[in-house]
Amino acid sequence: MQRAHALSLSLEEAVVPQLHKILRARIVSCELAPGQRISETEIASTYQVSRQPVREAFIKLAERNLVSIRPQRGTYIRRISVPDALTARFIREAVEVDLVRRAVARTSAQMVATLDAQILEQQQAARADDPAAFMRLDEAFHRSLARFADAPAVSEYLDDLNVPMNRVRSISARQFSPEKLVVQHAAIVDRIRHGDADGAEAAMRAHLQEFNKDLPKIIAACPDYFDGSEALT
Amino acid sequence: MQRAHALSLSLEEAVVPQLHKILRARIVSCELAPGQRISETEIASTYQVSRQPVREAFIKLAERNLVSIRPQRGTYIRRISVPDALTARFIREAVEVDLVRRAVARTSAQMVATLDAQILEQQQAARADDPAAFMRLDEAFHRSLARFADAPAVSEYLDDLNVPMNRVRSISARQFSPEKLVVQHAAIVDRIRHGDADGAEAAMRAHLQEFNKDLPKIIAACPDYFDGSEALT
DNA sequence: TTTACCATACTTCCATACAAGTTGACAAGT
DNA sequence: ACTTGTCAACTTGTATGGAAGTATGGTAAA
Repeated sequence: MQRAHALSLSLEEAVVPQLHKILRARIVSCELAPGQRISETEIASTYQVSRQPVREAFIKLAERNLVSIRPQRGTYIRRISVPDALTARFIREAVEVDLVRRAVARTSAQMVATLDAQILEQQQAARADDPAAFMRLDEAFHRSLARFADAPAVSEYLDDLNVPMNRVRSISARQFSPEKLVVQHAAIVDRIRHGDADGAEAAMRAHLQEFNKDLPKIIAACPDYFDGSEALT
Repeated sequence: MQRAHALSLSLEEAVVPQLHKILRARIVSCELAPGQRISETEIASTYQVSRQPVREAFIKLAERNLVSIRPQRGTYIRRISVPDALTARFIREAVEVDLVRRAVARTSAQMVATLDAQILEQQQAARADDPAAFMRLDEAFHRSLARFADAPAVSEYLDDLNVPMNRVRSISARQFSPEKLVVQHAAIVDRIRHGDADGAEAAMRAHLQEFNKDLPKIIAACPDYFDGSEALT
């Protein structure tokens, strides 16, 4: 082993998981641009490791459709598949509607108080214009809903599902104000507070369908980051 | 390259995808038993390839939670995680309920006729006691619903999700008669026929909740195939 | 008989070498 | 100007050797 001055890679732990995590983050945040080519040797020399662990990290990324390995040609950051993003949103809507209805059925003062507090934090992050913090809070909010619906493990599945949506949102983070999303979250909590399951469902659907409205604008802004955008007809 | 008499491996195509597919099928069908240990060298010699492609196939399987790679210890076929199976079922219920309501909203004579025909096929497979054929038809049925709900891509996501459930079902295939499932499918189609969205939702939920009733029996029959079965409390 | 220890035979992880295919530049011929 | 062939510099795929850690079984001591 001769990784002299590795770039933020621990020599203690296994290399592959570290690389996987780093590259995944760089892809989701679009620091590595969709369509961009990356090669095993290039990444290997960047992090001062051999090709093999890089290759294995690539395989894991390919398994989740984040890169496309084309033998003898190269490895490319996958463009965001519009059909995939739409499908993910669809599934997420179905699941989150079920979750929020279950939350209403289990409503409690403590639940409402927790959610109210989260809304407050979101308002602050939105006013402070801190998109990264807001994204974290947004995820925490939906995770809380799953917990209050007595199905906490569901949010982990949703995390996987959200990858294509999150890629879109990292692009749009500075194009759209999160204020609107906070209002929508507040509307959902309000319906929960009143024990109004149908209203909560409607608010949740409206919230998630916002994505469909924003997506065309983002595609128009940077069309070469996307694939299959004709599916928007 | 010196794979002398490879075991059903083409020398033309890349080895890794072939191995991945073969091993995946052997795991889902429980031919490779949960908990069983497999090693790179063992599989490599079986298929007359070197260790590296086997290792890379293992990585892909590990990414989908089908095997567990424990460094310096060995690689094991993952036991079926009961919490994961329950979560998958939960999500599937939420999504399929949404799908069936959408199907009702789009109901047509042609749709009902197609579904009726599928029910008939299922009855025949059930009477013929052909579990493999029945599983195919069952999947086709749910895929048709997605198509009629105008969201065909959703069923591909569900396929991934269904892996843990399908592993359970390969075990139980000969323990439970599929007749009951056909009746439930027929009930769903019947509600669609009458344009009864609430009834269709109820029938679908009842159908999928059947899994929760069967699961404890299957766990009791072969407990060492499962993990986290205390989550059933 | 039981327990502690140690050698040995495993396992996966990583580095390296080579094989095989793709791409692009560039020169020769039409 | 255009086509075509060749070659060099890439790419990923596979094979193999060694490093580091773990399980196992035997042996010796209590």
